[in-house]
Parts: sequence; C-alpha cells; structure tokens
Amino acid sequence: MKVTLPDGTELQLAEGATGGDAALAIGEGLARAALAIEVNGELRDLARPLPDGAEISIITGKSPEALELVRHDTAHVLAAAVMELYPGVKISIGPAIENGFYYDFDFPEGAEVSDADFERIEQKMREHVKAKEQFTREDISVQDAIEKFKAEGQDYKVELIEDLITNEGAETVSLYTNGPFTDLCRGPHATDTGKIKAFKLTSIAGAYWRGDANRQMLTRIYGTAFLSKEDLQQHLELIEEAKKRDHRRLGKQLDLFHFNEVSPGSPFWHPNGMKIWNALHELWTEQNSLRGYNRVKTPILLDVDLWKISGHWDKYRDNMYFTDVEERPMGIKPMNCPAHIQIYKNDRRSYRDLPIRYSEDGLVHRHEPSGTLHGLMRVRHITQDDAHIFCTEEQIQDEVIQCLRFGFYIYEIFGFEPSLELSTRPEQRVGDDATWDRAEAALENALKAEGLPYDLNPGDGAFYGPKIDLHMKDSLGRSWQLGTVQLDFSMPERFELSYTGDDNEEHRPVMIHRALFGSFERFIGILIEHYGGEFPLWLAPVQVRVVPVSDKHNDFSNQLADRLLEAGLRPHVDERSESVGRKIRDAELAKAPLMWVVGDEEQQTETVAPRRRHHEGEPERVPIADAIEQLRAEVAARTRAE
RNA sequence: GCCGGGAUAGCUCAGCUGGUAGAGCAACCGCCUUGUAAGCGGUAGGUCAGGGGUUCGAGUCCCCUUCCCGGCUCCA
Repeated sequence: MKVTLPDGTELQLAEGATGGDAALAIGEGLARAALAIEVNGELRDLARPLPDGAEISIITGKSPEALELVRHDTAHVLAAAVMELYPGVKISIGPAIENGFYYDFDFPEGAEVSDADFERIEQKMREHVKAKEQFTREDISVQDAIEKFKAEGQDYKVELIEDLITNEGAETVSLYTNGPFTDLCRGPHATDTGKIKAFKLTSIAGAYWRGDANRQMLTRIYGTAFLSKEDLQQHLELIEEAKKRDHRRLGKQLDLFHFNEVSPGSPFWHPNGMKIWNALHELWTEQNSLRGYNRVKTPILLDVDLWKISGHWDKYRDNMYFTDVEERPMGIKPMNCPAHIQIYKNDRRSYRDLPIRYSEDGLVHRHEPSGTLHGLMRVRHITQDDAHIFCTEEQIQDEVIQCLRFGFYIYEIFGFEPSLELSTRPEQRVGDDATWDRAEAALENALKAEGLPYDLNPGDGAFYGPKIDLHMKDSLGRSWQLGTVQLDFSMPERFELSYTGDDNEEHRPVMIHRALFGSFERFIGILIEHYGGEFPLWLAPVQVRVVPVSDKHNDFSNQLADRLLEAGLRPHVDERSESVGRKIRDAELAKAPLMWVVGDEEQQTETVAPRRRHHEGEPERVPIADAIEQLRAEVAARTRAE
C-alpha cells in the first residue's frame, strides 16, 4: 500500500503499516519526534494502521496541534495520579483547553483536596511521566464498556456512554490505557507519557457535572503542560506579567476607586478614577448628540406593576431590589427600557417622528449573585451608556448597522478589536416564533451587510429578543461583554406602543436596545487592563506632573499649572521638598504621561522641556505656549499612542 | 448561589509545631534645596475582618458570619 505525504510524494508501505511505521520510513529522527499523525485531515494515534492511499502528515512538537495533544495526555496522567492517591474517586471528563487542561473528579466523602495537595499529586504524575507509559487504544462494545465502568463504580463514565448511544447511536467506544489507568476517551494521544516535557497544576475549583447547577458539584483540577521547560517557564512569567495589569490592582495603585464591605459589588470612585470617567462621558455625550440621539433622564425607582408588564418581574425578581414607598411597592430599575418607554408613550407618535433615539447614562441595580462579582467587570451598581431606538420594521436594518458602525468608531479610538456574537432565542422567552424569526434574520442581515465576522451563540439571546454583542478579553484572557445591540418586538407589544402611519392607521414600532461601552464600570475596567494603567493623554487622570527643581520654583510651577488648567488640562504640581530624581520616579510610578521639570532655566526663558513617560535622557525644550497648544491638540484628537 | 482558598499597620508582605506582633514603602516631624527613576535622621501607626468556642494562655486550633480571590452556574 502507499500513502501521500504533505509535499505530494508517495510512500510505499507494507500492508497494515501504522502511522509510526510511516514516520520511521521517512526518517529515524522524525519517528522519535512523532507524537501523532494526521490521516486524511483527522488526527490519530501513531499506533493505528493506515488506510491505503491516505494523505498523511506526521505531527511533531513543532505542529500547532502538539500542545493540545500533550495537554490532553497530561490530563490522563493527572487522573491516573489522583486515582492512585484517592482510592474510590470517581472520574468524569478531562479535556485540553486554551492554555492547559483540566480533569473533573468526584472525591470520596471526607477527602478534602486543595491546592496544598498539588505537590504530592504532581510528584505522582512525574512518576508516570518518567515511566514513559504507552498510550494504548482499545475499541470495545458499548455494552462491555458500560459493564466495565459499572463494575468499577464509575457512574459518570456510564452516563457518558449511555449518552453516546442515545445521541450518536454509538455501538463501540474507545478506551485509552496508560500504565495502570484506563479512561473512556475519543483520543488521539501521543505514543507515551514521556512526551510530556513540562507540566504544572495551576488551580482547583468546583464545577457542576455537565455544567448543570442542579447536579453534582465536582472538583476540577486545572493544569498546564508544554513541550519544554522553557515554554512552561515563559507561560508562567506571562501570567505574572498579566496579573500586574489587573484593574483591581491598578485601581488601588493609581488611586482610581475602591470596593468596600458597606456596599459589595459597588465601586467607590476616587477623584483620579472620575477623571477617566469624565473623559469617557464627554466622548459619550459628544458622539450621541452627533448621531441623532436625544439624552433623557429617568427615575431609579419605578412601580412594581411596570416590571410586571415588562416581564422583568417574572424572570428577574430574585435579582432585583424592591422597596415600599408609602406602602406602594416599587422596584429599583435593573434596566432603563421601561422608563424610556414612558417617555415614548407620553405623546402620540407619527411615522414622521421615527426613528426616535433616546440615550441615558442610566444607573441600574442588579443583585448579581455574590460569587459572580468581579472588580469593575461585574458589579451590582451599573451605569449603562444606554439607548433605545423606536423605529419601524423597515428601519431596523439601517438602524442596527448604524449602531454597529457607531460601536466600531468608539472601539477604534481605544484600539479595541472586539469579537462579535449573535445570540438567538433562549428557552425562556416572550413573543412568538415568527417574530423571533424576523428579529434574528434582521440582525444576521445587518452583520452580513457590513461584512463582519461573528460567532453564533444559539439560545443566548435576551428574553425579549436576539442580540449582537461586542466582547473584549481582560488581561487574563477572560471574555467580557461590552457593547450590545438588541432587537425587541416584545416590549412594544407589552406596553402597547404605537405610531400613526401614513395610512392614518396605528402601527406597532420596534425597539432597539443599544449600549456601546456596555457599562462605564466594565468599560473602564477593560481600559485599565488594556493600557496597563498607562492611559493616553486624553484619559490620564493627571496629564502633566509639574516637577519644580527646588522649593523656590514652586510658585512658577503653580503658575504653569494654572495655565494648563485654563487650557482645560489636568496638571499636578509635586511641591514636596524632594530631589528631582525622586519626583520623576514617583511621576513614573503614577504613570503620568508627561512631566515638566522646571527650574531657573525654564523660568528665565519661558520654556518647558516636556518629558514623556518612560523617556530617557533630557528632553527638548519648547516655548510654554507651544507646549500647551500641542497638548490641547493631542487631547482633542484623543490620540491613542504615545 | 455552589466548591476550594484567603483576610495581620495606609500599601506589599513576614510571623516554625499555641507563650501576648514585625519589615520595607507610604504618612508625620526635622535637616538637605536638589536638573530627569529612590538624599539623610527621627516619630507615630495594629480590638491580627467580626462574633463565639477550646486552652492557664489564641494572629496561630475549632465553629459561625461578612468580604475578597480562583473556578462553576448565572449575567435582562
């Protein structure tokens, strides 16, 4: 028989030859480096026989698939070690994931496992790696497999196999054995555990079986693995660096905000943080008015009946805050839409008025479960850059496109490259299927018309309509939803909204819910991590640190600061009786974008020598007026880079 | 909300198997008057998250509560 190599050459092999034989036939070095093989585009074990005429490609450590393969191998080694150390443990699943792998265990009663146990687990794992245990595959009938795992008390495996039978009509399943450990597994695996060159257990956490909060809570052990010790080391250092960008850490360090037990999940914004907020708010005001949005302001407390009409009472009352006002039950708004609807309904509307676009920096409160709070990213006190567009069905696509373009305009300012998700009808929803069909199609058409790549998220829409979300990742790779464009045929129905058409008949408008920052809180959180605290001039809390050479230059420095203030800039004068070196250092640590060191020379010549953040050596001197004008221009342009 | 871990001075952290709390930085007070990343000396600062228990004795051991961290579930 023969097979074809990636470069098109053909290779003659004996009947029944395996991937390993093929690798050896090409070269001894390759055979040693080989981890697995791609056969007609499918990743397989080296030990499996090749079909005649197959197109093959040997997978080595250099292949992009290698890491995933070895991480999956390591997950099996972890399970092997845990089964030896904790007799009676039940195993469930253990896949490779981005940056590593995990394995979920159900530990026996009384076995308390924490990261303190990692060392002995890793020790055990190292024994298996050192032993270079072969991964061997065996295909057996589902009946035999069920019997085997039942006998071993591995209930989770039994359930997995039963699901394979019902969902895929499986008749056989594959088992992989390395050393004393056998697992139900699709494969493929590398030849042996010796291919794992570097690994580390990283964390431990609870995880529901099958991701279902109503089912058993398992113990998930996370780890990572690499093909060399250097790669592992580099990865760990990268994580350490990323932690330094954490907005919670920088928020404290730069004195932007703090969190307080007196109101969990609600940031206390400090003056420095508010400078950023204000700069952002200015952008928001400016662009919303340029784009035909009209700003409104609505109450935070609204009659409970309103939330019953909107459907929020039914779906979210456990996550809402309520209070009584003179015995009248009121709800604190978790969304602004029913309030904006009141403004729409306060007058008769004509088709000539549409689209009507209301915007509000609306403060909403949601009782987010305690375990989900996360710095500025997930708060209970949320300031949305909210907007609601009331329009005709014909106007939908154009309005959605305009929202998306507006979003990309904003994100471009920060150099954000968001990923897009289209989320469709959830199980628990309002409105009929025909309406959902139209709504989903409208959003999809808008995305396609704009040529935007997106991921589909079936079932993840809002209860009143489908949505397009803009996501960004934080410094540790966690994805957060920022902007959102949501289509809603339901609220107009529930609140009986109407407009008079050109036919003099009453028609139902459509609503678009839209936020681009998402919330000021989360957006600033992402901003902090994106810039690592080194904000561009237009966002920096302090834009110019004025550093007097000695105390006798304090007056002149304050005069300069006044001129900066008058120009609408944010200066700070360091009046301490410290050395220049010290004041420069502290300005650097405060991540100020600019420093002006001023002494006799500046005072006499009416010049300054603006020193950029991280600048080395002495900077150029320019006339004061020019320096200020240049800063004003840079702020006005919202220049991104230094 | 669930599982696991944590909480010591303003900040970052040390405090062995229980014997009455410590460093660096910051702060404050002096001196120095400084030219592009840390000048020198001194002073003060803590119901060891809160509550209960074990013990002659608890920062340290046990229980409860709150908050935080890492995941999971959720996220209008």
